[in-house]
Amino acid sequence: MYSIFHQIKLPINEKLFLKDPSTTTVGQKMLDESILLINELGFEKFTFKKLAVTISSTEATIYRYFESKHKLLLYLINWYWCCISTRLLFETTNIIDPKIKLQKAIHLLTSIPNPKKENLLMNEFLLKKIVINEASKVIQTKEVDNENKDGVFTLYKNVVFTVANMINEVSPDYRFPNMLVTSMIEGSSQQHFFAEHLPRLTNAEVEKDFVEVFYQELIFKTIQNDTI
Amino acid sequence: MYSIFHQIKLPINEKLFLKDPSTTTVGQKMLDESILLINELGFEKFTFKKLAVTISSTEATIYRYFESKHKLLLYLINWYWCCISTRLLFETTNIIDPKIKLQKAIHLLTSIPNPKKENLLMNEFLLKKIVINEASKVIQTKEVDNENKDGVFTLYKNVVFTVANMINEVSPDYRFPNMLVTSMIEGSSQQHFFAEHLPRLTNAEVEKDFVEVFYQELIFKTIQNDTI
DNA sequence: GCAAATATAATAGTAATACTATCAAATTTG
DNA sequence: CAAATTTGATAGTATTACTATTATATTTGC
Repeated sequence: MYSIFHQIKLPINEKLFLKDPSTTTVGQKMLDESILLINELGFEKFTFKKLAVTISSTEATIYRYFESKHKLLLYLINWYWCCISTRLLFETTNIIDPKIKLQKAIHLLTSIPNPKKENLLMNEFLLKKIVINEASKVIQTKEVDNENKDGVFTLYKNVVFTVANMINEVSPDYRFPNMLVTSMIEGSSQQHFFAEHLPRLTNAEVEKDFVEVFYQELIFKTIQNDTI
Repeated sequence: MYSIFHQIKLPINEKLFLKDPSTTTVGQKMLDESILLINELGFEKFTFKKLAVTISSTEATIYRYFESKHKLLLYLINWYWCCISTRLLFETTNIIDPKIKLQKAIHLLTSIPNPKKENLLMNEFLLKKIVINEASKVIQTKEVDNENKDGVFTLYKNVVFTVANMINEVSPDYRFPNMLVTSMIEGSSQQHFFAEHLPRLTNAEVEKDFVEVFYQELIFKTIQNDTI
């Protein structure tokens, strides 16, 4: 096995690959090195040719695993949502207070993990960066409807529904739980991006974990029942 | 003049074009037809070659106006923010009540204009669709820092600051006005996209103008001063 | 431990794209 | 009306995204 990270069988949609990369050494190398390369070059300048060189393999071999670089990126994003699903389950079980449960979910989804604390989180950290910087490029396409039919967004949707249910437990009357969750998930990515590149568009100076603080406050204020 | 839409000199950043397209007939054709073509094909499949054919011109001519299709899209997005700036000013002047002012701004930024009502809004409608579907692709790139230095995002930033000030007028103590505005602007695009392609991620069944209703409620609840 | 099946590397090649260059014809401007 | 500029027509380049072929490894079944 190439690394401990690949020991768990990933429930990633089979339409995203031609041959399951998680089952072979070259495949795992492709995944690990593509994460690094996409972070380094950005998705536009990332090519299978360059990936082939860094893993000392060939374009032809990569094409036997992935139909296109578009599908590879979708695979990586699904891999990220796999990690998040698992951690969401793990970190909220046995917590009785629905408010604390929701708080933990918001923390998981809006903050950036610290890769230095635990080495196991390195890939998750790199995947989160990819989600922040590149995800919209493969979702906002003319292919989205077909890919949705193939079930490519199921993992993401399940995370949304899980957190929406948590909101429902706290405030059963709130009308837009799904919209609130997606706007938090997508918005926090955006805010992290802005904080790095267009800081005047954020209010970053206020606090360190400002994105999380912003959303913790926003969500609890929004769902509170304000009938006096 | 090609159309009434081009009679106003646009304050669009000069680094976005090699030759100002709004000053010539071919240039205006490029703008008008590129809006249609990008909506039809999506930005990935849109090419200068195809645009050249539809305006009965050549690639070379288009390249004399725009360095790349990336810059053309940035130009169009700036054009959109020009329209919004103007309307934001126009529709909120002489309104004294800061809450109503903010409501109007939220309406302008979160709802989709109806192109059937007024023909003048057709281009703005098409531009909004481009902003919804394509904007993130040209902003979330490795070029963002250089383009920001060139002032390419100034128009957008000014809209954000204007609305952030309105929030400040309603609630001077709210700590994250800029983040709230950007999360509304980017979030409403996302919600409109989801409503069309991944409807289960939204709560679209509830109301027609659900995106606007969602944000009107969210923003006023979030900025309210809840010291009892 | 060996034959059969499969995966990979090496190489070549294609169509499309994102540009650049050249120059004559058309158009605008002074 | 002459000079300057803009455009159209054409050609060409480097890169990319992907396909095809075949010899050589490597794995797997027995």
